Amino acid sequence: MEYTCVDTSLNINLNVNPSRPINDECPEIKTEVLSFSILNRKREFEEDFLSLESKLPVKQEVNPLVEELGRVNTENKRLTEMLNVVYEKYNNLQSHCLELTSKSSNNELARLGKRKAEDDNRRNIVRLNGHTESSSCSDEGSCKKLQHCIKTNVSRVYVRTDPSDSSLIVKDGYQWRKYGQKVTRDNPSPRAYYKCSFAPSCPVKKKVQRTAENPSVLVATYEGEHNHFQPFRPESPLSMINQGVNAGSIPTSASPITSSPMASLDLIEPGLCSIAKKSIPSTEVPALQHVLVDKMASSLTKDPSFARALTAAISGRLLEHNRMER
DNA sequence: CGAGTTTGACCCGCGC
DNA sequence: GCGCGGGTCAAACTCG
Repeated sequence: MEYTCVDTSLNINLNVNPSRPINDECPEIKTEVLSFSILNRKREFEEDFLSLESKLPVKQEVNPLVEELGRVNTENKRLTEMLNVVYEKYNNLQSHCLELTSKSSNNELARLGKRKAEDDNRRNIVRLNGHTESSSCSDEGSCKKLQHCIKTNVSRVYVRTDPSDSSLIVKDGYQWRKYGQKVTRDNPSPRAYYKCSFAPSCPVKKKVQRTAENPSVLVATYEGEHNHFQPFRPESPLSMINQGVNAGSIPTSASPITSSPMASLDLIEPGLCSIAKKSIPSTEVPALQHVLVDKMASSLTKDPSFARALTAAISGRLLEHNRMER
């Protein structure tokens, strides 16, 4: 999941022309950023500022404003640095998490290959969706499994739940119909089988099972791509991510494994199909972005320091803009 | 009464 | 060919 395109800087470039993208490098995010209600706030500030300006003598107001601007700029820098630090830490955490899930998926592949004796120990480079991933694909079974994953567009999502909650429900924004449940050999907890029931022709299926190692973690395996839009917007990433990749129909205590309220980790197993990132049914990726952006927006708008910094940036720009016009 | 869930039976692919 | 195990079907059941 690419978060790098989200500009964490608070040096907001307020365009007088709202149609101009805020972040040209990230077109899919820019519309969301606009929806942050920044534009609404900008308009409010413009109106407030202009009415204020017309009432007060300009000279009287300039000095304190300049001082305030300086102070706010300093704070702006400080906040930007803080954000950078937080963002860096988040990236480290995310890569660490991906490393761990990758290890566990390798173990699983090893288990899958158990049945078939190894003819040789050649190592292959598996190229998946443009990613080159060195994997010990020493047995054909594992390789076939991987290839199958690619063909059928399989992805996995891990969701933390209350261990006492016996339901196998993962909220992901889609509507599912359960059509079977089975206890499998390698796991004492039952596996539930779901079909997407939102569109009759939708081929997507999912399997949900608790992990043998940690019963509080649900593994949702998705197969296929939705041929319709996402019917419900999840309350948080992963319900899909939970609280819209992948629930649909019923409320649950299940919640995605996330490390912070603002940042949802990509818990799609990267090893099984490095594909992970790319094989999530494509309709779900934008959904994820929506959710992330909404979360970020609500967190930011509730943050008084962000509001202050935003005020400062906007008033600074407006001052500059008005000066230029004169 | 309709939609969704449960659960035993059945199907099918794979390994031996 | 046989047995095992995962996946699917469909009738019975539950719930709103």
